[in-house]
Amino acid sequence: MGTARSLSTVRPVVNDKREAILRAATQVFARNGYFNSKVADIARAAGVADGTVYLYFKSKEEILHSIFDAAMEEAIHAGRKELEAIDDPREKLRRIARLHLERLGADRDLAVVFQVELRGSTKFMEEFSAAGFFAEYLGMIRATFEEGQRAGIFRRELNAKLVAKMLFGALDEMATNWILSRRRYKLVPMADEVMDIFLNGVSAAI
Amino acid sequence: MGTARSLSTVRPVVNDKREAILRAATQVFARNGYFNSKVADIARAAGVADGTVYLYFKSKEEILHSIFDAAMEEAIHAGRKELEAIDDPREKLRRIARLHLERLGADRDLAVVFQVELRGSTKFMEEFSAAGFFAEYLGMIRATFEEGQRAGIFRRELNAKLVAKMLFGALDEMATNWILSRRRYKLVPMADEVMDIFLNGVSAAI
DNA sequence: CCCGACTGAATGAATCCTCACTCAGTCAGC
DNA sequence: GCTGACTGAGTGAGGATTCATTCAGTCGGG
Repeated sequence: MGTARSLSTVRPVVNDKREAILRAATQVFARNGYFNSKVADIARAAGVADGTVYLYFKSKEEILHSIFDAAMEEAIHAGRKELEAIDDPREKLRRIARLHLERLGADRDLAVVFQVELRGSTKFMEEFSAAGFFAEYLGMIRATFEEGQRAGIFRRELNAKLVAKMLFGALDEMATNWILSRRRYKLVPMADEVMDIFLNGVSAAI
Repeated sequence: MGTARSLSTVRPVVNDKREAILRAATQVFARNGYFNSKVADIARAAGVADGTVYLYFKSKEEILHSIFDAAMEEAIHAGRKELEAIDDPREKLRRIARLHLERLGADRDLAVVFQVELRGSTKFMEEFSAAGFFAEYLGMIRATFEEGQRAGIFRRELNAKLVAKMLFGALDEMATNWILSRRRYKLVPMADEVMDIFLNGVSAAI
């Protein structure tokens, strides 16, 4: 009812329903886990009929993929842009760490899907790891670290790939622990604590 | 019925079948993921009929729990014993890291279950995280670190809990990455590389 | 303006397949 | 022959997906 401007009602910005379904699915997956979530639950949460879900997504699995793809694409894009402005590799890594935890800390449901639900199958892990988003992220950390090695800021004898994994793992664990914890603390400040130790560990002697 | 005599006869003395089922389940879960694994698959892999599985386990879920419990119990037990012999907190942490990766590196299927399948549901994560094994493990790292802080070996201003999570996260990521990687490299040596960086990061200035 | 034909997004009951789990039997050992 | 470990076909529930139907909205012609 109401003030429908027909210009926008023909194509409700396409996203309307699709977005609603994605958001609902994130919530439902986060609460019940992917395998225990019924498509009907998602539909109800989105205020939509069961069948409507299938007008926007081929299958339940595609919904999960879409959640991941959308969030990851945006994060990497935003990340790259922020980093352009920074020169010092140390500062870049600090920024990466903060962005990492900021993103996850900003949307608990999305964080749960990322930290828990997406890990629940080797198949998916392999897909998404191979598919590249994850590799791309690790590569970004690694490249930044190598930059710092070339500049003599970081110890040259360290294996950059291992270092990147290590940093990622540390941040990842902060996020996972934060999700599982009952106590509500701030996630973001931990980025700086982690980076303090990390940078101290990898920096070349002066 | 439960007469005194039958201490060990409730279950066959040497529990061949039970072990076989657990081993088979580990393999099947690792290959297909928990939710995509059929009990029938497990039975077949164990060389046993479907029904037999239910003579030893109450449900499919109980199988997963049993895999986790058995492996974790043994690991913690063995770990504690090894550590008793060591004094230097640094050395203790190094040993923990090595043990961590040795265990996972020794049985790829078990590692997959640990790194991937057990993470696949918040419910389980919370259970097992709360249930304590995981908390106990983190606590062990933390206590060792605090010991080092008291001894003046490690920087006193660091938050021991965060440090423990960080180390765990780093090791965890080494393991996960190793599992997902196609390339077959040795997992254990990474423990020392990680510890080099880590210890360098947390040690007090001399 | 209003009408009737038309469109296609949305619906949700019905379908249909997939398993986890059960239980009536079989069989081996004593 | 009895016991109890073992079997595996069968069952029933659950839940992803489908599709016949509805109906709000659009549009051209009068």
